[in-house]
Amino acid sequence: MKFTLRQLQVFIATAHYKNLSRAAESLAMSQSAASGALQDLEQRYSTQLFDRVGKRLQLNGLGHSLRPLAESLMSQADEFERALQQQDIAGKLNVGATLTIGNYVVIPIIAQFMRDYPAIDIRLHVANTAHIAEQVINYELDIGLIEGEYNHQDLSIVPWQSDELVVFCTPEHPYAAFDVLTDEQLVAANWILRESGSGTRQAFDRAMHGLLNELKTHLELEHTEAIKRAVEAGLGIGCLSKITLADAFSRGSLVPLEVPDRDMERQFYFITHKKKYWSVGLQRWIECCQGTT
Amino acid sequence: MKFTLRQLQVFIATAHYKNLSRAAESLAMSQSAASGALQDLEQRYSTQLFDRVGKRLQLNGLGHSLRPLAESLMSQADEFERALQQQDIAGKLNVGATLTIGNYVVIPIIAQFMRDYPAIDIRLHVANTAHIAEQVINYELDIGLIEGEYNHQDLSIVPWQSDELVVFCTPEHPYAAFDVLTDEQLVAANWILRESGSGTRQAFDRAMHGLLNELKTHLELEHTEAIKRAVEAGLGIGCLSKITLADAFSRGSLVPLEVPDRDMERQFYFITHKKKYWSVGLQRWIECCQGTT
DNA sequence: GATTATATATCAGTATATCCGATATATTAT
DNA sequence: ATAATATATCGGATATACTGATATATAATC
Repeated sequence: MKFTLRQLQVFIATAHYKNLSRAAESLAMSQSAASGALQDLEQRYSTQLFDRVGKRLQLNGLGHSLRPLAESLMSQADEFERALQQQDIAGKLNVGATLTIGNYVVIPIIAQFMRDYPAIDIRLHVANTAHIAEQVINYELDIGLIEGEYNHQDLSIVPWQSDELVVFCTPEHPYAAFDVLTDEQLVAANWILRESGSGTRQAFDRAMHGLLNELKTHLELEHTEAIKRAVEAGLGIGCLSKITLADAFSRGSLVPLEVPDRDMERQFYFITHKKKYWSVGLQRWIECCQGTT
Repeated sequence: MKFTLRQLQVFIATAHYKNLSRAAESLAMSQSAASGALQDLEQRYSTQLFDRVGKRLQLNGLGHSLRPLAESLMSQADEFERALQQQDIAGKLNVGATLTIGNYVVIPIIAQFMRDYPAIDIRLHVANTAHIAEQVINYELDIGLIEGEYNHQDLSIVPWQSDELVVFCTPEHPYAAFDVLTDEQLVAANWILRESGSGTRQAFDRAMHGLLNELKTHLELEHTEAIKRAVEAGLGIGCLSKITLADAFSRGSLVPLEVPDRDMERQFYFITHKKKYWSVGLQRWIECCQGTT
């Protein structure tokens, strides 16, 4: 074994920051030490892991292929150290979730998880699907919980739970009197929707396939709560995940509308980096998610 | 990170040999260096990994729980190093197999595997099921291919392919004239069988459930070839895996006997250590096994 | 119970590795 | 051109890892 864990840390940090000085800082060591460690690693195996273009350190092909292994190795080393310190299951867990999942689905799961594993420091990052996927690919998040489809060669995508969109309006709205809505009525309505690019909107667009160009998008908002408020104010009809509407329906401030012609099903997914080591904490999180479903 | 890969190596080797001097020797270092490394690891985390009973180093509870992690870590470190050396898929693979599997099933798979991955140094160890399981648990084998059932908390057991036992005799034997054999005829026969404890015998005993005490075991032999020779010599009838008999049947020196009342099916299994890191080589081997099936 | 063989622990000395601070050098931005 | 920002390199201090010799403890043998 001609390399050290320290060299691995420097390699990982440098790959992450693409900046040796900041990598060194993050490891609480001098820039010169980091430079030395990296060169030592390369020289020992007479190879290169980074392309030095100007003053930038950019992972080259070999470096790129080694990164997943290195990350996995370090995760396990962390876990080994924690086990040595007899802290059992602990560590940090960075979870990413989209707005809808983060605000409605994940909160009770986090509550459960924190009760079961108080030693694990869990952190929730809410962002859109693309941003979460990017962070998972770059090892900045341990796991992402997303709504839309998103494919990438480095991602492992696992279906999690199914969800349903619901069209809704106020009890006073004329549509509230109908048992079901026809396509013509959908076209005639004033829609209040999530913005393009959001998972919810993506699913809505798919469900309304064929009608899309005729629909009147009266208002686009970036938050589900704002959409509910706007619909309650009588500005039009909306379409959101049923999980975000449960409260409003039971209070009676909003009512669901049946749209039998349209498939409103969609899927939530787990995404993880394919080559990431599944720490015990991560395993427990996934179990917890699946248990609460 | 307060530990080094070298310390991990010493820890693993010592756990393996239960003898510091031999561990040191296997790592090409002095006994004093090994002793120091181990103590350093323990002192850094103010804990113990071994019980020093007399001059024996015996893994204690914590050490025992840490071993799988350490082994996995080192396997990955090896793989990382190989990747650094750009040797792609390489390394050693220690495969264990029982006599029947080792002599008949595995040979063509090894041939295929060696063609596909010439860089991997594969080694086959033939032994009985219990011995193979033991070696897998102790990290001495990467994978075991066994016939019988064998359960252990540290083992992951995956069904692989099914096999069938066949009762057989010479064409001249009076039974060869019958279409099927009844239980009475089975009891009346002179049996030539593998020894008790072998996977083949275990499966035979299960198939003959209820008749076992009445059967006449004329001869017990430890090798399938010897059993075929004995049956060919007219000493009685035998029962072996059909895969070991294909040649003899096609040559006509032996003939199969139908025993419709008895379930002669059995299963071959993979066993691996549950917490072992699946190296790329090991993954390829399993793919190869499943592909050739 | 004494003796021998076998193991582990410890110590001193040495070689090696790691790190920091300072400095040289190269690149990008202004 | 100049300033700001990064990486590479060098010397020296410090820490670490190793060997060989030795002390100590245990198991085996007579």
